[in-house]
Amino acid sequence: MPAKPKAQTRPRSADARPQMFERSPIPLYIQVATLLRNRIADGHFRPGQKMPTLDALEQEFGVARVTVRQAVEMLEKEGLVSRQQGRGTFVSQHMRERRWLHLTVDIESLVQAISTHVPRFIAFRNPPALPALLPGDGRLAPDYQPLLSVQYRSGEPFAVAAVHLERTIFEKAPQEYKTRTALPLLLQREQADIGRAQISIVVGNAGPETSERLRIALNSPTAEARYIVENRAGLVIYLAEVIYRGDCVRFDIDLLRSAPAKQAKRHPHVHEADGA
Amino acid sequence: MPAKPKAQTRPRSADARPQMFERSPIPLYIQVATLLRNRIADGHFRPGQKMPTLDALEQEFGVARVTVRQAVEMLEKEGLVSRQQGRGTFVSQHMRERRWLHLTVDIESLVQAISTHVPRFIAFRNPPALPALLPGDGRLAPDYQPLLSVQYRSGEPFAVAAVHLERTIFEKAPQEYKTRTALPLLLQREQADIGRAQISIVVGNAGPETSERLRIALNSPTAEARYIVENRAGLVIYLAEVIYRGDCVRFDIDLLRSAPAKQAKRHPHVHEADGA
DNA sequence: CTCAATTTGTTCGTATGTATG
DNA sequence: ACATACATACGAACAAATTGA
Repeated sequence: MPAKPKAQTRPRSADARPQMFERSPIPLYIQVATLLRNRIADGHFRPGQKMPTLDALEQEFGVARVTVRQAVEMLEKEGLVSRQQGRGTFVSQHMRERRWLHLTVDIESLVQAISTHVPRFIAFRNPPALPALLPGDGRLAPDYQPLLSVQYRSGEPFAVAAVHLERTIFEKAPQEYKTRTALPLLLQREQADIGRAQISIVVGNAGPETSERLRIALNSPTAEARYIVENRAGLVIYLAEVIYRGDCVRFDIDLLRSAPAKQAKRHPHVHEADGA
Repeated sequence: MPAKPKAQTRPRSADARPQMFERSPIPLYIQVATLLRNRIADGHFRPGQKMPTLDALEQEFGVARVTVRQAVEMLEKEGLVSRQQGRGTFVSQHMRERRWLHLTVDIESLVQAISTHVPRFIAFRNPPALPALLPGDGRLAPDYQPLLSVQYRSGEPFAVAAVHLERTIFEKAPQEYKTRTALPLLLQREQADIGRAQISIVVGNAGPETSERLRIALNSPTAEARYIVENRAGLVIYLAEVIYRGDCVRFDIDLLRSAPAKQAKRHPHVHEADGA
C-alpha cells in the first residue's frame, strides 16, 4: 500500500460548520432547505423560474454537494420544486399565502375577526393556570371559569385559547360562554362596565400540548397573545392566553388613535381610588 | 439469574422518536433541554429545588438515559442547574428576565422607548429592498434614503432596523437622520403632516444577515415589525422593517385607546425589567 | 461504621443519521 | 456510489458519591 492512497482528503472533522450555520444545532441540510424555502416564500425565487444549480448553491452556502441536494430533495417532497435530470430544478408553485390571519388590533375589528373563528372546546382535568399578571394590571377576582378551545380554519387548527372568565359573569350565561367565543360575548354583554382592555404579544414556542393541538413541531415558534379585560373598578374579568401558530398570523396596529365616532363614549379610568 | 438479564434488547432503530418529538428534526437532547429550560423559565422548577431524577425524566419523555443526561448537561453549561453525583440536579438561578424590552404600542410611548435605544449605523453596498406594501397602504414616493442600523442594549444587539425615509424629508436634516433614530425625529419634525401611522407585527425567522448581526442562530424566531408612516396626502414618507430577537421583546397594546394624558400616568412608557 | 438505597457519572456495543471529499 | 468521520440515540451494566437507617 502506498503511503497515501487517496492523498490528503482530510475530511474536515465532518461537521465543522460554515460560519453562517455555526450557531444552530439543526442539521445542515434542513437549515439550507429553510433558507431556500424562505426565498421561494418571499418571491426571491418565483414560480416557473430555474433555481441556481447545485454547484452554485454548494458554493454560496459552503456545504457539500450531497447536503444541498438533500435540502432540495426536501423541497421537492413538499411539492415546492421539481427536479429534472440535465435541466435543473424549477420552482413549481407559489407558496400559498402563509400569513392569512390578519388581526387588526382595535376593539371593533378584533371582535369582528374573532367572531368568525370556529372554536372547538376541549375538556380538561387540571384547569390551566392563570396567566401571570403584569405590573399595572388590576386585581384578580376570587374565582374564574376556565374555558379551553382550539380555533380552526378550514379544518386546520391555528390557535389554542385558554380563557379565564370571572365566575359571576360566566354564570350569567354559562351556556353561551360554553359554546361561543367568549370575548365578543363579553364585550357585548358587559359593554358599559369595561374599564381597560389590553393585549400583550410575545414570540414563544410551542410546548408539548400546544404542538400536539396545533399539529406543529415541538418548540416551533408561536405568537402568544395575552388578553386582559378589566371592569371599571379595576377587577380582572377576562384573562386569556391565545397561542397562534407563528407562521400564519399578522397583527396590525394603528398608531394614531383614529378614534371612530363610536369610541366617543369611552369612559375614563377610575383607578386612583384603589391606589394605582 | 432472572430469566431475562438483557432479554430482547431490540434497539428500536436508534431514532424512532417518541410521538411527542416526532414532528421536529431537531436533535432529541436539544428538544428535551428546551422543555426543561422552559420549566425553569416559567417557574415550574424553582431555584434551589431538586429536579426530577434522570430516571424520572427518562420515563416521562420516553428517551434513553444518556439522552436526557445530555440535555441536563446543556443546562449545566448554561449555568441554569448544577449536578452532584449521588445527590441530584438542582436549579441554580432563576432565569434572568428574558423579555426585557416592553414596547407599549401607541405613538407617544413608542417614540419615547425608541429614543432611548442606541443605534449603530451600518454601511451597505446594495441598499435593502423596500418592504412590500399591503393593501390599504398609501402610495410610494419616487425616492427613499435607506438607513441601516443595529440596536444595542448593554452591548448586546437586540434588533436590526432597515429604515426607508422619503428623500426630500431626509434632505431637510441629513446629518440628524444619519446619527439618530429616525422615527422620533420624523414625528417631531413633521408632526403636523402625519396622516397615518401603523405597525404590523409577524413572527419571522432570522436570515443569514440578521442572525449574524443579532448573534443568534440562523432561523431562530424573531418578531418583525413593519412601521409605515404616511403624510396627510397618503404618501408613504417612512417605511421600516425592524427585526427584534424573538426572545426579548413584548408588545403591549391598549385596546381602548383612552386619552393619552391619563394613560401616561398609569402605564409608564417602557418598563424595562432588570436586564442583568 | 457499615449497609443499602438513591442518584448521578462512565463506559461498552450497536444502529442510524449527518456531512465531507 | 463509496470510504470516512463524527453526532445522535438506544439499552445495559457498572462505578462513584451522597444520604439515611
